[in-house]
Amino acid sequence: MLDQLGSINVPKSCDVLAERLQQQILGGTYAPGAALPTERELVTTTGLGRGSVREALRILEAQGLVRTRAGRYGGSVVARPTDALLATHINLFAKGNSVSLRALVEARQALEPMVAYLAARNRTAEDLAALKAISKRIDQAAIDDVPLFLQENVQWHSALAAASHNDLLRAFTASISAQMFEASRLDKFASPDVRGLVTHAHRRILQAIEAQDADAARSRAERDLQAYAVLLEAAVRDTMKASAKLAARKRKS
Amino acid sequence: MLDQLGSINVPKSCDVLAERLQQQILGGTYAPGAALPTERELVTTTGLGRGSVREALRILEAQGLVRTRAGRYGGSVVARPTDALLATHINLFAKGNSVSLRALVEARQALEPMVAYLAARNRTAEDLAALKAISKRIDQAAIDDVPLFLQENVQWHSALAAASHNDLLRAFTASISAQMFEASRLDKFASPDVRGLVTHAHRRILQAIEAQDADAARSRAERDLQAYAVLLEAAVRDTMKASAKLAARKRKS
DNA sequence: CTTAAACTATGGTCTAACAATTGACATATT
DNA sequence: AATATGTCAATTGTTAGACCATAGTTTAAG
Repeated sequence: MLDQLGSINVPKSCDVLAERLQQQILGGTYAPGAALPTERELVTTTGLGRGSVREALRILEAQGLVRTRAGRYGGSVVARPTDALLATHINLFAKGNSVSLRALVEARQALEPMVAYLAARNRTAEDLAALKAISKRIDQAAIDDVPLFLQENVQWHSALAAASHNDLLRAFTASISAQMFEASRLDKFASPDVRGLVTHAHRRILQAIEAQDADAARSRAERDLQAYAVLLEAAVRDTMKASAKLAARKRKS
Repeated sequence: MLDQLGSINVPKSCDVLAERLQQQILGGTYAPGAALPTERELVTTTGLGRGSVREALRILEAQGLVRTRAGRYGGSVVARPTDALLATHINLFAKGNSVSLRALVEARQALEPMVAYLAARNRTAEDLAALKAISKRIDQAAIDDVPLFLQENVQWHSALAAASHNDLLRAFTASISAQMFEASRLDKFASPDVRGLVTHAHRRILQAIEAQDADAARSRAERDLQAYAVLLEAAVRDTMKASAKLAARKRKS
């Protein structure tokens, strides 16, 4: 007979419903902002129990496709996945797979030059003004307020990504910037030298963006990140050495 | 009085539980592969109802942090978010936000040169063998089997990303390749010219990777993608023109 | 030893009920 | 008339209980 039947997988009802609703949402049956049927309507139309319907809605919520509110005139409405949500998923992937700091830096080295290139080409006057304002705050904070400096640094990179007017690159870089922010806080990697390097690089990139010189913006971002990567590697080496020394001292006592 | 009270948000119990379990998983309380408590145990320890517990588990499942199986000795075990899952989330973000094909191409232009660079630097003998095997199949398919050609092309880019030994870049490029595969199927953008260009570019990049010449691999990937982007833009222009013509004819009749 | 049947802990699903939320509307108060 | 307050109703939030389906384990049969 037909032994060509691979292992058969019975899907859960909530997964089936979630997938079908997902297709309808992406297919345009429900536009962003439109209301999905109420839970009890879905119960009657699908024949499923309310628990399964709710589990399906939790899945869609985790995917950022719906937003559910309680109360009269509440319910589930179609939403667009936000940058922040994609960032958390990228973050979970990185943490769950123990992605190294080196890998993060490499990803940033890949993305940021293109972001700078596009920002120079596509920026609006508002983008430029925002970048200048943040640069000013960074220069201030670089002098003495290291936490603020790091925080504003994330803002700068976000603003740069926004100026590129590429939604995907914007979301990617936002996630990576946030993760490197965490890492730099833990490794306290923000010496005066590094701060000086960063502010200088920002100034030069910003000039290219103001002049809408895309190639210059790209190459400056490349060089900046190359230097940054070298510095970071040195810092990590130092940290390793220090912890090794600490371990040695521990063994002695 | 204190008017400094922002809008207060009461979280759902399932969200609270999901977040706490997520922290425990990422914090190492439950290692990958370890079993979470059973649903009924979670019910007793948390004081929540089983429905809420299950909704929390569906959220964690959507995040790729757990995998749930039925049956005796079943239950939820801790998992690592897979490339495929991150790809679907990136896909949802792109589709939900109507990310343009141009933006996808730009993202690929940003990522692929770095991937090629790292692949040349970090490849193993196995990586190289896999790439060669796929290249051979692509060359075969390029002659007459366009669908297979496109499919194997995705494989090639996946293998290249794997050779880079950077998990994050691997996941990013896998997602983007898959989405461009869809797009190229719909826009039937795979003329003999393009196929020739692609196979030629693969050959040159592969040579650089074999020689472990990272800089050459990067610059060749850059040039390849630049040419590809130009061709794609021309194809899109043609499609636009064609559909405009079609619309004009429709108006006449 | 091999095979099949019974066992059992677990997730999967449904029904039912009630609580909490929230916006609209009606009413009362100034 | 304007504003505050109360009431209502539809919807999600949450729990409880029951039963089914699944899948390893264990036992019994051959």
